Amino acid sequence: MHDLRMVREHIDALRAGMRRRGANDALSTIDRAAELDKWRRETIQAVEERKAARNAISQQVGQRKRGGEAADDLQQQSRALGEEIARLDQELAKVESQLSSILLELPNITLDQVPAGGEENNSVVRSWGTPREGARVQPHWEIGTRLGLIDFERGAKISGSGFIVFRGLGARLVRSLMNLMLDVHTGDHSYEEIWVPVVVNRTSMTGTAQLPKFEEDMYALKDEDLFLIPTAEVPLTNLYRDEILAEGDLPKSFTAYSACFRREAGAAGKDTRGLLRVHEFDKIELVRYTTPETSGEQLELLTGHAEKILQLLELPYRVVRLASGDTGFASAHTYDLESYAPGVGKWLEVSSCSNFTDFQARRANIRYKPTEGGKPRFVHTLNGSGLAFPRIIASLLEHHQQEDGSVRVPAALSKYLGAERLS
RNA sequence: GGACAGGUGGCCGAGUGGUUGAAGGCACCGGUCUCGAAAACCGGCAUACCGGUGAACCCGGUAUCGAGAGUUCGAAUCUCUCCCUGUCCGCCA
Repeated sequence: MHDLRMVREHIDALRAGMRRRGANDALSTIDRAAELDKWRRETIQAVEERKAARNAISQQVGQRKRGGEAADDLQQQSRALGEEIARLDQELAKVESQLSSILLELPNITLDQVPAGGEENNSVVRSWGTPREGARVQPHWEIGTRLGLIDFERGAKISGSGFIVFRGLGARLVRSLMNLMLDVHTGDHSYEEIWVPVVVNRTSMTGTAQLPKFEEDMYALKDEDLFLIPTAEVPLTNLYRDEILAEGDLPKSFTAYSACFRREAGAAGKDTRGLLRVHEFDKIELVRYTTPETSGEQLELLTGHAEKILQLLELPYRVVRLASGDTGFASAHTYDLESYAPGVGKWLEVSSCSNFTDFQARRANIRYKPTEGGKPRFVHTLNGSGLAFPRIIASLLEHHQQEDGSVRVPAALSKYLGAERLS
């Protein structure tokens, strides 16, 4: 969320930011916000003037009554003022709620190093490993089914398409990935491990900016105003909602495993086979809270932490800097990590690492008190997947597939899995 | 799910419908004292918004005592609804 002051004092920068994203529909709402803000300030002046008058009268009434005098005339005046105040306050409330909906639906402005334009302007900033030639590699759904690791049909029967049953060594593979990633992040990268609720309230969803704009993408509970999380980012970033941290406590870093739930409402018909796009999946998430001065370097650090997992899994990947128009709503700078899956012949997005600057912190009201004193400031929040399981499993099954149809398990993982080969 | 008891400033904790933004204490900041520190003493110490010249300082105003609505000239204080916390009971992995 942007500060209303952006609209008032830096409207050109705001407009430029929207244009760089290609969010041209936002330009007119910004103008609308500027008008509403002007009206709002005028009305505040009018209403506060009346409130001041009423307060003064009420004091006089009090004085008279204590002296045993009547004050009917003053009470009459005050009542009249009260009616005007009620009317103005009501209009004001309406305008302020319009203003806040506008602010809540404007995306973040991307940082300078993010190129303008859409997906076509994404750029690979580095890569690791060599993608394997895919001519003789089966897609993961065939391997997974053949080896008895994944039961797509029964998943669909129990829940619907896009819900996956892992079984036997496949189930153990999921558990192994969870343990490997959490151990690396808590041990080597010093994150605090958190276990989070996967059901959260509307305020939390609004804090991280899934709401109000993307409500149709969320699974919602029927009888209560609660949602299934699409990522552990939501509970982790809301951990310190409405709190003030000490600068000395920053950066704070958290990691959590969670199940994630996505309706994929806008993606019907895309990636329907296999593990590429599912409604429920597992993921390890990384979240960091930092000062504004350090969030840039902290994004590099966090991205490196996610990359480390891909290296341990011996999976070739590339790091892609997203162009402004492809960057998520709340993010100011995003790197996607893409792992190559030779069986399906695609680079799979297995992690998305973002610096949200103060965009989420302002919504969730997460601040810190500077060491040198002064008013609390908003923290910067960052997060990244470290990593998402289904596409990693797809990549593992395809990239490490052997001539004999079995799958080699990388050393870092076999320790957890208790097997060096899936066959 | 039922029955009680509560929700006040960074924390603890007073508060009779009328200078209560809110006593007192703790914490914190500045000062006196001290070789230095502690103790003691003195002083300061909420936030947001609107306005006053652009920034700073400052000044004026408005709002905020879990949230919202109501009663009243006037609400932390009275009424209603909701949320949360605690205790007990029931149910349950």
